[in-house]
Amino acid sequence: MEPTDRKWPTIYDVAREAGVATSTVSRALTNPGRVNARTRDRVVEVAQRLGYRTNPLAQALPSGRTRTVALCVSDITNPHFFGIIRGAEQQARAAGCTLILSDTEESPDLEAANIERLSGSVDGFVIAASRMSDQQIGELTGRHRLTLISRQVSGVPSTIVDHEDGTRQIIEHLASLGHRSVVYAAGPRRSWLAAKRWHAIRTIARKLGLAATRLGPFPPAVRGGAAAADATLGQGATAVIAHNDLLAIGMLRRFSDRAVHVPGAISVVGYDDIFGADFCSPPLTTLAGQFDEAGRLAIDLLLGTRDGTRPPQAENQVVLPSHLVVRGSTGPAPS
Amino acid sequence: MEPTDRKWPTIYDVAREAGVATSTVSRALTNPGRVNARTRDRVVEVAQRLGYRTNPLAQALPSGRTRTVALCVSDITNPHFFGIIRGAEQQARAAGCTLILSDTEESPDLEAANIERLSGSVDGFVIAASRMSDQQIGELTGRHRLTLISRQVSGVPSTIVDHEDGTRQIIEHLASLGHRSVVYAAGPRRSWLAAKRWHAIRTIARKLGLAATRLGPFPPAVRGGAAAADATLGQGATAVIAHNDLLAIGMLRRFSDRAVHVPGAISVVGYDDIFGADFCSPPLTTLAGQFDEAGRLAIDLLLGTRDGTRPPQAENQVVLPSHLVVRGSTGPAPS
DNA sequence: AAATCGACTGCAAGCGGTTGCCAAACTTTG
DNA sequence: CAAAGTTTGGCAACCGCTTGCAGTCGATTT
Repeated sequence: MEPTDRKWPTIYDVAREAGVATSTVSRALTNPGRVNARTRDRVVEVAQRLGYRTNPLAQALPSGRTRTVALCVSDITNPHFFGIIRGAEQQARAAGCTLILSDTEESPDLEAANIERLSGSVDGFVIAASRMSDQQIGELTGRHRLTLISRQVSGVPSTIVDHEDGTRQIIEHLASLGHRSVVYAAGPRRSWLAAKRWHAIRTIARKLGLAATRLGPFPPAVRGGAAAADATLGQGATAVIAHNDLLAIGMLRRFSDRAVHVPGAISVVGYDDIFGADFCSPPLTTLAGQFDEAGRLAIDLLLGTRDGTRPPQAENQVVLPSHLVVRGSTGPAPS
Repeated sequence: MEPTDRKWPTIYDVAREAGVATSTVSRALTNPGRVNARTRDRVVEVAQRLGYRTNPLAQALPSGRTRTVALCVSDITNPHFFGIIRGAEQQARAAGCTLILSDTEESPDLEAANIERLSGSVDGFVIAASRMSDQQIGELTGRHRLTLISRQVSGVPSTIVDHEDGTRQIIEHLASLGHRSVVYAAGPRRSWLAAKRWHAIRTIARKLGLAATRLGPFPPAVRGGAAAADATLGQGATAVIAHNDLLAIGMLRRFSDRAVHVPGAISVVGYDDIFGADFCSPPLTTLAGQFDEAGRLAIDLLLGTRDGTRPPQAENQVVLPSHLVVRGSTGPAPS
């Protein structure tokens, strides 16, 4: 006796039992204003009694609305995405939608392939930290409904945490501690964020009269930290901004292994304020943002369910505030 | 011009273009042996040229097979689940299936509601660390196909990491360091694992001649650590086994805040070896298991795609090995 | 009282595939 | 060369729900 063999009642069963046509059942359940109140009550009562559940597939087939959205993340093991995933899941559920999760493993091709594969099963895509090129994304926009997180492409809705202003906060913080130069341990070549962050760092450092050097790229993971740390030491730098917290944590470990004192000899800053940033040693100074909110908003943008309390933004490109969390990994520049 | 307005070609388009019936197209694409090779090639070529993509909804409707599975986790922000999620996602994709993610936020009711809501859209459920009662799960089994992770219920397929043997490793380790008693900082009252772990701890401790005390329950999260740490100190214990690494890390922080030296004054052990267990301070001694493998296997069990290289187990209840990772948070008992 | 108008509800045609059954075409066999 | 057996491919009936169109019937208007 297989569980799946058991047949669920359909609107035909309900219709027969209630003595009406299936169309009436359908309308009573989805479009209540369209049928007489008494009829509706009877239909609802019968449906209830029979344990009727509308079949989402059959519902989606004629209408084309699957009430399902896909969330694509570039690396599911990166804690940075937790907040995004949770926020998206919550908001999707609140909107009566189901969330499909797709791990694209840092590969633009897998990303595109997954989207292709899932189109048809979903109403749209939220793509977090896409590794695809602007052009690829542009082409996709013509065929699918999509929203970006941590990425901006002209004409595509997106939510992003304010990394420009955040970078300013980071560099002002380092400058105020007396650092005269910064190193950026860069993320993947494909990463749009890495490019933007480097650009922001260079611009703002110049404005504040600091020198800026870029090293890398390094894999944005803990294991990338050793090489990044060694390269940084090779520069004789006093402060390093890591592409993200994973890399920063990896660097902290390497510095510790090499008996380089943080922040005494070198200050380290990360981005994202991920799980663990507060209890690594020393605790990491990092740029925090509301990523769960980014996930929620991205779903809203996708579904067009954004509440009216937020001011609309140009091109639906939302920028969320960021703030620097200063912890033990940054300190005065060595003299 | 909405992206979704663009119509995808259907088998009707392909059939017309190739000069065959839709049934032939369908067979050529899904049941290649059933049509002539030449016809098949032509159909495939036309489908290719038109950019035909089979509509998964339409395909699922008659067959009832959605090629989609749901993964329910009790708390999506708990890094413990990362491995499970990633493993499940990989295996599902390998089996040509799509993964739906459902966060049940530690609530048995939300868990049941989500399952009810998703039934009809999925072929089955993988439920990780279910908070439901054995009875609830038993009832569900009658209606849905499901597989459990980190939970055993008679008659339901499951994968679990060997916590009994793992607990033995933990207690032998503590005993070998000279500890004469252990405290268990328990997880949620609803947690099946918490009950099992306590049972294992008590049994094994008795066998080795150690005293065992249970404290709690505490929320299995970092924030639960402060209360757990304080309660443990109140017991004058020299070793504490936390319900999971999150709790353990929270305890480490509290001990640090209260200037209680770990492992000098007290040793701390966790379960799961989550992200962060290796870089908290001191690094955490914890029981590691292959949770990604648990996720993969659960999907296999669910879909019936388990490869034959593994020996079948009674009732399809797979137990994966665990091993203790000794780090800095455990040391000799204070004299 | 006849004509007009709404409010309900039913009919039936899809949505895009799958599949049992059957007939035509082709092969093999005696 | 006819009979029997195999392929091959088309017809049509679903899967369960939505929705445009039209018919029914009591209520309102003139």
